[in-house]
Amino acid sequence: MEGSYLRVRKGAWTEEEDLLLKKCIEKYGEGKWHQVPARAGLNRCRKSCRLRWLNYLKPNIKRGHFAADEVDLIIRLHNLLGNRWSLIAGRLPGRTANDVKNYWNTHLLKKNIDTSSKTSNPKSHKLKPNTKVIKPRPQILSKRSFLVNLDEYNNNNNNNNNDCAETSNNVVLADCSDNHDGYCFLDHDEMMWWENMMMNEKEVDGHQLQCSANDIDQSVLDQIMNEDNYGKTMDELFLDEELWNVFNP
DNA sequence: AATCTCTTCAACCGCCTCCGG
DNA sequence: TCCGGAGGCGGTTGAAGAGAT
Repeated sequence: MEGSYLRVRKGAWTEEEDLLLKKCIEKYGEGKWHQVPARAGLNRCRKSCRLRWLNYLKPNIKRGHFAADEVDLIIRLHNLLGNRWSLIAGRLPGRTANDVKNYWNTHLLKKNIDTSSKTSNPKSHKLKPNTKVIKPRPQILSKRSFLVNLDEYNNNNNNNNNDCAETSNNVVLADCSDNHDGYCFLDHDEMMWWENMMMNEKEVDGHQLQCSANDIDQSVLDQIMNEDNYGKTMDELFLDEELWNVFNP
């Protein structure tokens, strides 16, 4: 166990410890957490220091009740991402992953269980207990794979496309010139994740309308397929501010 | 007023991934 | 290519406070 040989302090942090940690981060900056306990003069392990800073001491951390729009966003993103608390928190300014996780576990999880056995949900807190969660993986975006996802994949399900062929285990093989062996591998989950990402629910005259990937125009696709995005992971793209604004104008 | 039960959330634990040697 | 250390994450725990009896 890390730090056990040093008998580091555990449990609640004191004001004095907070002050030492704060001064240390202000002086040396974030990162290099293994050096923080020594630099700050704290008898705490690196992980404890990091957690205390990220969840409590960091400036601009928002405390108190979650606003209705924050709750809505948490629900939507949880439907999309599952328990990817850090990613969800990344879209909620001032909220930490721990906050979001705690809020979900204490408020929304219970509500989710309750509503799954009832027919009526409050519209503003609509939960989808049966939604299949598509988790983004640290896969690199390539122009070819993205275009196959959105356009060629669906076509391929309905006819014979020379560029693509579906295998028995739901993996799409696509002609992919930037891959060393000429093929890239795209599975249904990945495709669905991108489609969910591009799915916007709009309320018009009291009706919930869904805008699918097919409705998104070329200028939006061009923005996603910006060369700057090549080589980024799905998680990085999800947290990209410009891309986020594309999906949530 | 005392005790019990429930709720909240800060903090810990263990695992995974990444990166440098 | 392998290995070890550091960073990061999600699951879980338990202390403290609030509410019920």
